[in-house]
Amino acid sequence: MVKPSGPVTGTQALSTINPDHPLPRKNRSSNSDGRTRLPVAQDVAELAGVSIATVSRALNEPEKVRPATREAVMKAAAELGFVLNSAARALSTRRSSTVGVIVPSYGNEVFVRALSSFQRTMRAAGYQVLAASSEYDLATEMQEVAFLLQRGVDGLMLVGGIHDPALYARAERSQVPIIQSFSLSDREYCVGFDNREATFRAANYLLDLGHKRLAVVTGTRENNDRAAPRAEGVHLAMAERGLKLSPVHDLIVSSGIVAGRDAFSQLMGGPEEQRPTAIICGTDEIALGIMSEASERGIDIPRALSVIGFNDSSFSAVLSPPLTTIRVDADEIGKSSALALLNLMGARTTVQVTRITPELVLRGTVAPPEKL
Amino acid sequence: MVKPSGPVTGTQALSTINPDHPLPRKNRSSNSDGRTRLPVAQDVAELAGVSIATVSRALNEPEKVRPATREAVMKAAAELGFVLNSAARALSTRRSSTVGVIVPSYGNEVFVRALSSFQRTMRAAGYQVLAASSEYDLATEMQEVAFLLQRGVDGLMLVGGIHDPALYARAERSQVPIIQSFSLSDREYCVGFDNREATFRAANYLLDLGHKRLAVVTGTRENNDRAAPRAEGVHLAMAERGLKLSPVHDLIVSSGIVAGRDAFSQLMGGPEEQRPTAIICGTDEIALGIMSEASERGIDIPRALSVIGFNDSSFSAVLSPPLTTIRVDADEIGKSSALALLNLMGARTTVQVTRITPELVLRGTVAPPEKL
DNA sequence: ATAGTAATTGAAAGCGTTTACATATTCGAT
DNA sequence: ATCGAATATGTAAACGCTTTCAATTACTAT
Repeated sequence: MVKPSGPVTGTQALSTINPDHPLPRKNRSSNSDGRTRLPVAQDVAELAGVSIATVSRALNEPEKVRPATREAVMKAAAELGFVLNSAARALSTRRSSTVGVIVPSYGNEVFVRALSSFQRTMRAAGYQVLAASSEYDLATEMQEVAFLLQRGVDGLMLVGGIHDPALYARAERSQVPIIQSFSLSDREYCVGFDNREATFRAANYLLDLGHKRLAVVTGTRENNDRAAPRAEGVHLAMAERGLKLSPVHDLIVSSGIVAGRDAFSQLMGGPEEQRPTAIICGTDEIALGIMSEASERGIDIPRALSVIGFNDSSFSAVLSPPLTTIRVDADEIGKSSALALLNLMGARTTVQVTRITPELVLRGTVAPPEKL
Repeated sequence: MVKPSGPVTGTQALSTINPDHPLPRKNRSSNSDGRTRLPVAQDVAELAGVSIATVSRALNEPEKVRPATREAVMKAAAELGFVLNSAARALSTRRSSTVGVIVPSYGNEVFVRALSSFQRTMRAAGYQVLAASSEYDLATEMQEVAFLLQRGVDGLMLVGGIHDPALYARAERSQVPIIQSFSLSDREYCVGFDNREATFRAANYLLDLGHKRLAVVTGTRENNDRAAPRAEGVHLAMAERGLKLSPVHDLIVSSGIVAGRDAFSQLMGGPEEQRPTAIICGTDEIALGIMSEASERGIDIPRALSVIGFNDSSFSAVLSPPLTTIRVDADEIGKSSALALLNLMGARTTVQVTRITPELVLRGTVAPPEKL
C-alpha cells in the first residue's frame, strides 16, 4: 500500500522502501515464511508517531508522559495488539518478575494450599510463580533451585530451614532473597510456627486427660525441621511429667495415608497393656490411615484409642468421627510469605519473622483413656 | 599460575592478558557499586581463550566444538560459576523453554496430580512450568492466559475444551500450541476421556443392580465439558431404560466437601419413596460430603443409599465404607499431555487424540436397593 | 513578549545471548 | 609437501526492551 507523500508524524516514512538505507534485514510486517510478525514497541512507536522510548514510558510510567501522548500510544498498542516481550524486558531490567517456590510434596494438602495463596498474592503483585517439589530430598531441591536461579527468579520461597548449604551461597550470589516457611528461624526471614510447641501442647492436652502412653508418628525427619520438632514436642511433654515415650511408640513412616495404616499395625501389634492409648500424627493423612485401619480392625476411636492429626486438611472435619487436629493456617502462611518476599525484593528488609499460631481443634477423635 | 611453555592444547594461551585488544568497556569483575558482577559468557570466553560464540556453542551444541576447546570452556565456566542468562537466551532464540498450565482449581486433587506429573515430565525435558488456576471462570482463565502469553510460554495446557474464544485467537497469533486435557475433542489436540460414557457406565451398573431412582450431583456445569457430560451420562442411561431422572435428583452444587453435605440434605429431604436410592457424584469430594452427612443422620451406606464418586482421590479407598468411584489416571493425563505438547512444540503434529479409559472401581459404597 | 525553570521527548547505548556468515584451521588424499 | 574439502572458530548483527543524557517543548512569572 503506497501512501501519498505528506506530513509524516513518525521518525521516518516506512511504507515505501528508502533507497538511502540498505534494505532492512527483514520485511517489517512479515516473516521470511510470510507469517505476520508480532508487533514490537517500534511498531507502536511508529503508529503513534512517537519514539520507542516514549512507548516504553507510556506503558511503564504513564504519569511521566503527557496524557495526549499516552493515549496515542495506548491506542496504537491496542490497535496492533501489542504485547510486551518479557524476555527483553527481563534482560534489560535484570529482573524477571518471577519468583520460585519449592514445596516438599504436592501430596500434602497443606503445601498446596499455601502454594495457592502464595501464588494468588504474587500474581496480584504482578509476579508469576514457578513451582517445583523436592520430594523431601535436599539434592532434588538444590537442583530445582539451580534451575530457578538460572531462570532468573527474583525471589524464592522454601519450606523449612534445612537445605543444601550451597543453596544459600548460590542464592546470595545471585542476590535472590529467600523466605522460609512452615518453621521459625532466627537467622532467616520466615513465616512459620513453632512445630515443637504445637505438639507439645497437644500432648499435654492428652496427658491432662489421663493418657500415659502416647505415640507419635511422622513422615521422614531427616533434614526436616517440621517433623522432627513435632516428635520432640511429644517427648518433651511426657518428660516434663516424668513419663517416657517408648521407642516403639515413636514411628517414622513414609508420608501419606497408606503409611498411616502401616503405622497402626506396628503400634497396635503388641500386647494391650503396652499399646499406646493416644497417637499424635505428623499429618492428617497419617491420622486418616490410622483411623481407617482402626475401623477395619474394630478398634473404637476415640474410646479405645485417641488420635490427633496435624494441618486440618479438608477431609478431616467430615471423617467419622471428625478428626481432632492441629490446625495451621496454610493460606495465611502462603500469603504472608508472599508479602514478606515482596518486601525483601523491594530491598525493604523490615519483615523479619512472622509467627503463625497453630490451633488445636477439638473434634471427635480424642477421649480420656479407657481405664482410668 | 604460569605454566612452563610447551604444547598447548587450546587455540591460544590464555592466562596472560592479551595487550593487542582494547581494554574492555567495564571493569570485568565488579559493578559500579563494587559488588561482584555475575560472570557472563564473555568472561568465560576470555578465561578459556576463545570467542563468545564458541562458548555458546560449547554449551548448547557440544558436538560442534572440538573436545579440547569444549573442555576448556567447561572448565572456565565451572571455575567462574557461570550461569547462563535465560532472559537473554529467550530473547535471542525467541523461545522461553517455559510452558503454562491452567487448572480450574487446586482444591481438586485430580488436577494437582495431573499438574504434578505434567510438571515432572516437562522438567525432565528442560522446561519450566508456570501454573495458574482459573477458579472455573472463563474470564479469569483468559486473563491468566494473556499473562502467560506475555511471559512468552512456548506451549499451553488447558483443562477442558470450553474457553474464551479470544483465547484460541491469541494463542494462534503467538503461535503457541495448546493441549486440551480431561475431555476429548475432534478439533483440538487433547488427552482426556469421555466423561459422558464414564457416568453412563456407572449408571448402568447401578441400574443393573435394580436401582430405579438415581441422582446425580456435580459442581458447576456452566462452561464445563467435564461436569455437564457426566450428568448427561446418567440421564442417558436412565432414558435408555425408559426411566427418567427427576429434576430434583439432578443437582448442581459448588464443588468441595461441604457442597456434598448440602447436596445430601436436598436430595434426601423428601418423602422416602421419592428419595434416590443411589447417587452418582461428579467428584469424590462431593461423595465424601454426602457420606459424611449420611453417617451423621444414621443413613446406612450402602444399604439405604448407594454412592459412586469420581476421580478416585487418595482418601477414597480408606473411607468407611471405602468409596466406589470412577478412577481416572491423572498422572497419565499429566504425563501424556506433556509429551503431546512437547511434540507440538517441536512442530511435530503427529499426536492428535489420546484417549484415557476411566475405570469403575468397585468398593464398599454400592449395593442393590433395599426393597427389590 | 521573555527569560528561566520544569516537564516531555528522543537518541542511543546497553542488557547477554544466539547465529549467519566469513575466516581460519585441520585432515585426508594425492 | 600440497590442495581441497570439511570442520572449527571468530566477527558482528540481531533479539526487543529500558534508561541515561541531552535536546526540546511547555509553563510560570515577570
